[in-house]
Amino acid sequence: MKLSEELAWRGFVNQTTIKDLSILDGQPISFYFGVDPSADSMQIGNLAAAMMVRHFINAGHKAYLLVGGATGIIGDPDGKVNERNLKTLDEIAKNKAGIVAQYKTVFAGKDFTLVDNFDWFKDINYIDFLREVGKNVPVSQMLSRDFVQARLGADGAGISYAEFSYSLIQGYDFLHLSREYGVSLQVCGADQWGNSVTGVDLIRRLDGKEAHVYSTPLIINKATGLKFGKSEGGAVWLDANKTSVYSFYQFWLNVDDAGAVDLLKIYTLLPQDVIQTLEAELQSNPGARAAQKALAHEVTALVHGAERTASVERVTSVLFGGEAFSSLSGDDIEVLAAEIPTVNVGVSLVEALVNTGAASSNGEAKRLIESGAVSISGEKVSRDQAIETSSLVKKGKNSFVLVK
RNA sequence: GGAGGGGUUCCCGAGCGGUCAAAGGGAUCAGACUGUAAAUCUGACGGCUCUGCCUUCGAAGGUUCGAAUCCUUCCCCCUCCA
Repeated sequence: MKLSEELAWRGFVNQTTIKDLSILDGQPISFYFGVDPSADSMQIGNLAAAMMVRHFINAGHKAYLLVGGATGIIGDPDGKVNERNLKTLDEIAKNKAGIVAQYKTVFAGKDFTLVDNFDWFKDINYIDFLREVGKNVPVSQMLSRDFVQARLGADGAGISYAEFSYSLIQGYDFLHLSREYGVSLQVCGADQWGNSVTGVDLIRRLDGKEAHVYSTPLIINKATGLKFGKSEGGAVWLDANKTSVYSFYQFWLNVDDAGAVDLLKIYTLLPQDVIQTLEAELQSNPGARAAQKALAHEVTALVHGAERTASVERVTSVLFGGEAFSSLSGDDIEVLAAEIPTVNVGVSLVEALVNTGAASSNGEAKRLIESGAVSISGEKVSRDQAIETSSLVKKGKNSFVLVK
C-alpha cells in the first residue's frame, strides 16, 4: 500500500498544507516531528503521532526527531487557558532524557536523527532573532489565533509576551532544520497546527522554499466524545514507572467496542486484512473482545517489549481466567508480584489496600470492605482482618493487591 | 486613581451567625446488570484511635457561648469609570 493510501485508511488524515498527497509516495523527503519535554515521559497521545511517523519512516522518508529543549523552557501556550509555570532547567533536562529514551524504544531498529532545539537556540542573539524572524511574522496573524483571542478576550486570563511569541520559536525550528538538513515537512499533532504553519511561512518568506505541515487528528473516544487517553485515573504514560505495564495493558484491553478498530489502525502496525478480520470478529462476537486483546498485545509489545507483554498476559489470565489463587505455583506468584502492587504477609487488609494505593485512606478502605467490594483469594470479606497467608486481594472488578 | 463584584471541599457552583464537613451538578470509587465493555439504576465521596474528635470555606487577626457566614488588615481575580 502506498503511504498516502495507508494514512487515509488508518485515519491519519487531518489538516495538511500538502495539496497533492501523492508526493508522499514519491522521492524520499526529510521531515521532522517534535515532542515538548513538559513531562519526563510521552503519553499515549504522543504515541499516536509517533505511530504515524513510523509509517513515514517505513515509506522511506528521513526522520528528524526533535525534543524541545528550548521550547520547553518557555512552555507551549496553545490551547491552555492559563499561563503556565516555568519549569526549571534541571527538570527540563530530566524530561528530555526521558523522551529521548522513549524515542529510542518506539523507533527501535528504525533510521532517524535526534535533534534538540536548545542546541541552536542557546547561542542565538535576541537582536538577530528579531531582525530575522520577528521581522517576518505579522502580529495580526499571531493575534488571530483562537487561543490568543481567548486569553485576551473578556474572560481570558491574559498571556505573557513569552508565551505569545512561542510560535516564533517553533517556527524558527522548522526554518533551521530546513536550512541545516533540507527538512521540508513537519509532522505534528492536531493541536500543533498553528505553531507548525508559522514555520511554513517563514521558510517561504526568507528562503523562498516550499515547506509543508501534516497533522494527525486528535483522537476522540467515540463512546464519551472526550479526548482519548486522559479519562480513567489520569493520563496513560509510556513510562512503566508512571503507568505500570499491567495497567497499560489493561487500559487497552478495556477499550470500548466503538473505538477498538480505530485504535488498532492507529496504534498498531497490523496489516489491513488482519484488522478487517478482527473487526468482523468484534461484530459477530463482541463479548470475546478479540480486537481489544490484539490491541493490548500489540501496543504493549511495542512500548514495553515482548517479554513484559507475555508476563502481563500470564498475569491477566490468572487474575481474570477464573483460576483459584491457591493453584498458582511459586513462580506464578513471582510473575504476579512483578506486575501488580504487592505487600508482605502479616499486614491487615486495610493496610494492604492503603499501602498500595488501592484505597486512599483507612476510612475509604473500611467503606469498601463494608460495601462488599473486597475479596481475599476469591472469598468476599465484610470486615478488616490480618492476612496471615499468601493471598490475592481484589478490590472492585479489576484492581488487585498481592500479599506474599 | 475612583466605584462596584468576587475568592467555598478534585472541578463547577449554592450557602451568608447556630440544625454546615457545608445543597445541587460533574469527575471519581464501589454495588447490581454485563463481556474486566457501554448505557442504566443504587450507594459512597476531608481525616481519624468514628454514636465522638480533629482539620477545611483566599491569608492573618478580632467580635461572639458559637463564624464559611459579622468586623479589621493584607493578598489575588473580575467589571465599570478616569
